[in-house]
Amino acid sequence: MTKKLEFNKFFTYFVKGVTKLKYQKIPEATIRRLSRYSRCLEEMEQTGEEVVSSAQLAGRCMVNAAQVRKDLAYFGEFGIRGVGYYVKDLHNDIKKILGSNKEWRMAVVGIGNLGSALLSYKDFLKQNYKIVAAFDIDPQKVIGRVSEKLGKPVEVLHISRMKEVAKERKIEIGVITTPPSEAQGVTDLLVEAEVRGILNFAPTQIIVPEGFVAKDVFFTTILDNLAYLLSNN
Amino acid sequence: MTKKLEFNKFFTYFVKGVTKLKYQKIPEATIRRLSRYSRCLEEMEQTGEEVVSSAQLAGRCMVNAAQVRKDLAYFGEFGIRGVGYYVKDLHNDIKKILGSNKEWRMAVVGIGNLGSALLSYKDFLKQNYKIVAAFDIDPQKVIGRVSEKLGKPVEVLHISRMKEVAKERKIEIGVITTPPSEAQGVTDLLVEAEVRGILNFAPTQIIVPEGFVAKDVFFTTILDNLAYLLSNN
DNA sequence: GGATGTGAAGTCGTTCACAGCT
DNA sequence: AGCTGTGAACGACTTCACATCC
Repeated sequence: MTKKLEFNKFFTYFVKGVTKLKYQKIPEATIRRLSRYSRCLEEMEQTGEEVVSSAQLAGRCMVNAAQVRKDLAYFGEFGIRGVGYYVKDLHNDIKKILGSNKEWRMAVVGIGNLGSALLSYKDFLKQNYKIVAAFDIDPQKVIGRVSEKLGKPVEVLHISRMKEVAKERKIEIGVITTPPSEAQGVTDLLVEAEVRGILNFAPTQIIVPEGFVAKDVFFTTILDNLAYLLSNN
Repeated sequence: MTKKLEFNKFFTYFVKGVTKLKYQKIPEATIRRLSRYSRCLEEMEQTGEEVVSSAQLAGRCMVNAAQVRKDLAYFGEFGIRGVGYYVKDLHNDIKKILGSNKEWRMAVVGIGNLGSALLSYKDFLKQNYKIVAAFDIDPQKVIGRVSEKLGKPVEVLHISRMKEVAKERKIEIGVITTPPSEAQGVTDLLVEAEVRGILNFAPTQIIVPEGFVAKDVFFTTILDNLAYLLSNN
């Protein structure tokens, strides 16, 4: 239903057989909300709800109803006036928009506490995000503590094998859980291996070339944020 | 140094021994950047840099120089015209603003994979965030896997002891790492125990009363975001 | 009738540009 | 002379309000 082409500023795509044109950049906040809508719709699907209005969905996600409609409007028309949205269809459409309808294959680099945590934490991830490789500078040192927890253990490989293995296992997302001093080096390796998406847990700014995408998760930043709010409210 | 003014919402502030008044709401993005500045300043302090201009700091944090000055301006005047900022002083001032100059005592609730990961992950946290308690519904089941990794193990307690222990250990931040179905229940327990800050890893919306603060960390949302960017660039 | 889709208005955050100190 | 601090311009995102269509 929704077939998309495209890039940066201009952007064409299909919805229900109609080609639409947008020259609009989509706010990142919109994408985050889409993810939230997706989660809500999943719950609704499970409880058997078939139709939902923007107001209902908005209430559940704690946002404004117009916001829901605007967010969706960036990508096409998904509702029926006077009725609402079909839960199942909307859910599918949103998954297509986000690209979360496909399986994403990930590698974790840096198997210290956090890295091994993520390996064993995989039940927290949605089904479509799979960890299929683990790298470290010293694979020997860490094998014990990783494999103990996993039903199907992921073998820890030396980072020198990154490029080869990335290709072989079709890795698209690299997760950096090394100390900050190593983060840029690992990034460069991932870039060389053409792993286009990077999720960076190391508390330092990393730089990626055009065409690659990096997202940071800085626990410290989040905690500082909490600390600020607690200190000032 | 000196102070001024005005608008929106009240709040008082204390820097360099001077009480400041602001009636302005501070953007959350500003707080996040402050945290980033803080990290950079820490590095500079270590490498012995003494003075920094807004342009230099901005370059390092990849933001606009005017942005740096504006962010700081919400809280006072910290620089010297024609010179710049003293690294050490600015760092201290920012830590005071964020409230990250004090020690924050945290409890982790839900000692599954992620929870136990956080317990052992503590070296990733900055020094001033300390995990001083761990709770679960079934403390027996998890003792083994937690204590093995810790030099000084944190004993896992039954959640029924939350209120008592929170008071005793002066816990100010609760970290929720339970399955989503339990998240609101745990939140209510934390609220009852007067733990005012909540960091929620369970992928579901939780509701806290006035006066409490909750921040979400949804891995799925972040990954969906990456997936979107990878699919559309 | 009722809910969507959307221009227009409003709000919030960022960047510019320069006055004001040092 | 140089860099901060800040009003004003700008741009981005959100909300309103209503025309549109089922």
